[in-house]
Formats: sequence, C-alpha cells, structure tokens
Amino acid sequence: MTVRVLLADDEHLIRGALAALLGLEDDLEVVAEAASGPEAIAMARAHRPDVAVLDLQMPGADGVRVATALRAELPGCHTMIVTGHGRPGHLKRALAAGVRGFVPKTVSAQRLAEIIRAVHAGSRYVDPELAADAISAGDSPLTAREAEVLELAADGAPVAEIARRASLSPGTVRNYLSSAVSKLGAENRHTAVRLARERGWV
Amino acid sequence: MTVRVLLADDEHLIRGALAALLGLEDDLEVVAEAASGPEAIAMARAHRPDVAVLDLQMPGADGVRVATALRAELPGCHTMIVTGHGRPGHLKRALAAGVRGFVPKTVSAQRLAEIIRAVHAGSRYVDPELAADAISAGDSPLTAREAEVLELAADGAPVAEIARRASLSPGTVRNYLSSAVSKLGAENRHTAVRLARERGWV
DNA sequence: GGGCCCTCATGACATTTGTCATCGCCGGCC
DNA sequence: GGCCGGCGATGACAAATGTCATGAGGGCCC
Repeated sequence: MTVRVLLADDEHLIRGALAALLGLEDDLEVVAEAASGPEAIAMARAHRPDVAVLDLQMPGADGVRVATALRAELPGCHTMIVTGHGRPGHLKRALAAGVRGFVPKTVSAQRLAEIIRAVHAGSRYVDPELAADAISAGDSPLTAREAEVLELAADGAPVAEIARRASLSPGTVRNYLSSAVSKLGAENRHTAVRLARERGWV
Repeated sequence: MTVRVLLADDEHLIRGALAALLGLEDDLEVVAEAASGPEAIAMARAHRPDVAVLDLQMPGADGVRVATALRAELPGCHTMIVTGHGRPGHLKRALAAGVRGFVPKTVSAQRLAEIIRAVHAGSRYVDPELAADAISAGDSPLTAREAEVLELAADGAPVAEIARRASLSPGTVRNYLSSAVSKLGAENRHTAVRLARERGWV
C-alpha cells in the first residue's frame, strides 16, 4: 500500500529533485506538486493526498496557513512542514495548526521518507534540535496587543503610522512598545523586534 | 567527456536530491559535496572539479566568498551560484568575484544541468529576471562611509554605539545617517536599512 | 589654481521616541 | 465584593534622533 504525497515548495529545483528521490521509494508516490500556498490547497483538493509535505516559506500562503486550511477541508490528510531555518515560534504555530511533522532541510531524503511514513502511520515527528530550541525559548511574555504593535513596528514605521494601522492612540502605542521593550530586555524597539523574531514570538 | 561537479549547499535534503538528479545526466558527474563554505573550499582543493555549484547562504563562508577563494586557488574551476532569494547586490558581488553563473532555485534541474554545461564551456549565464532586477536597482548612491554607518545601524544599535564601533563622533554618525536616509527616500534610518538591503547596497 | 566631492566635526534646533504616573473600563477569579 | 491584569488613553518629562548650517582638511580632475 503506497502513501500518496503532495509536495509544495516554491523552489522548482528542490521540489523536482525531491519528487524524483521520493519516487524512488516504492511505497511513496508523489501525486501532486505545487509552487505556492494557494496552489497547494487546490492540488490537495483535487488529488486528496495522504500526506502533504509543505515548505514553510511560500508565496501566497505559508506552510502553516496551508496546513490550517487542509486540516479543515481534508481531515484525512496529514500535514508536515519542511523548512530551511526553523524558528521556535514557527514550530509552535505549526503544531497549533495540527501539523504532524516538522523537519529542517538539513535531513537526508532517506530520513525524510521515513518521517513521511511515520506521519502517515499516525505518529508525530519533530526535529529534536528544533524542539530543544522551542523549549528553551519558552513562552512569550508579551500580551496580544504588545505583540501586534511590535509586529507593526517591524519595518521601521514611525509611531504615528503604527497607531493609524492599529487604530490606537499614538500614546498607547508608545506604552505598548515601551512595555514590550522592557519585557524583552531590549534597549529600543528595533532590537526588541529582532529579539522577538529570533525567539519566534512575533 | 564528463563535467566534474562540486556541489555545496548546507541543506542536506537539497544537496542530496540535486546530486542524484545531476548524476542522471550522463555527461555530468558530482565528484564532491560540501555543507559549508570552508568544507567547499577543502573539497575543491582535494577533488579539483571543473564546475563548483555553490549555494549563496552557507555557514562559515557564503557562496561568493568561496568563489573568490577558488578563483585564486583553482583558476581552472568555474564557479556558479544557486540561490533561493536573489538580491541585486548579491549578483553584483558574485560577478565581481568572477562567478560565471547565477541562477535562482526556481529553475528546473534540467535547466540547471544545461547551465552547468554552458558554464563549463566557458559561457556566462545570469538569470534574466535577476539581471533585470539588478539593472533596475541601479548603482548605490551611498558613499563608502554612509554604507558603513548604515550597516552598523542595521541591528538597531543606538547612535552612541555606532559611533564607538566606527570610531566616529556621534554627530558625524547622525550626519551620515541623515544623508543616507534622504538619498534613499526613507523616513528614518530603519526603513533606510531595509531599502538598502532590498537593493543590495549594504 | 579653482572646483568638486568625500570625510569628519560642532552647534543649534525641532521632532520622535522612551519612560513614568495616573486614570477609567472591563473581565476573570477567589 | 475586592483584587488583579489587560486594554486604551492622556499628560509630562527626559533622552534619542533627524535636520540644517557651517567649517576644516584632503584628494581628484580640468
């Protein structure tokens, strides 16, 4: 009995090579490929794979968003995320979205094939190193608003614009930023953004 | 006559898959693989490949740095860069380092094989879209000091620290930042950093 | 020599940002 | 009911940042 796999990655080079390698395993069959988030959802709808292997960063909708959509629409389809640089927060988001496997691209194809089988069989698999990172990063000390405001500050926008985009008073924005900065032990909001990014809290 | 290829990419999944696919071409032979910059240089020294296919982002030393080293040490070895997200500046740096090919990971393996052959034959190949981006981005309007100071401002450090690290007076730093911001049409230094990054000017 | 640009600096000024105290409102919890 | 924490806001103040004018020195080119 073969496992029907959907492969989604915007890098054609990787996707094609991966499809070829996984195709060599006689119990795996790549039934569909996609180069973007929306395309992945459409292909899944059309081909109803057993396992969807999703790249984290894709145009349109990232892997976690796709996983969320698939979970609602195709409950029988298990999802897993493959990523280049795994941040702790991504892992948390992914697990919350019902993702069953989370692996970095540093694993071998052989190993990936094993993990696909395990996920199909119903187990979960999380890369040990990424898991350790996620645990050591701990939970976010930021409240919902603090995280939101920090996110809006990410691209260097001035307070006035953040306030406009968040529909808040400028003073309130400065308060949230200030408390976020102090909670993160940063010396200003820009380093705070960087720290929160590294820990996956935004 | 077969082309001897060195493959360097820190993502085992991609590297292995790519090696397998390129190995299918009967005029290409992957003679060495590396997962980091220094390793790539060591492997090249040991195996003397005809073409080195280098990922842009690798631990230790990035693809361009490796290319520079190889150019000096193995003039007979042509280098090419494969990258996920190609920024205009990277392309410029790469060409300056004597790289003969520059392609995004969105090409197919088939296409990559053709390009490897072309590079081995002595031609150059640059992805048309990346080339267009590089041209439209134009040359950096920043002076050497402006770029340096902007770089130091990248991680959100306050002016005082930038001044210390650049051995400049704080006032001078603010002047350079101010002129960089105005040249880039940004509204503050942080968006200026982002813009310069996008255009590959830092 | 005379421009022109880059480098580095200083001083002055307006604006933005960071910090703090304080307030009202709501929701959960003991 | 009382307490606490999050949310949203205001006002005030200090510090950092952005902007501008101005100056001296050096290198380059015509």
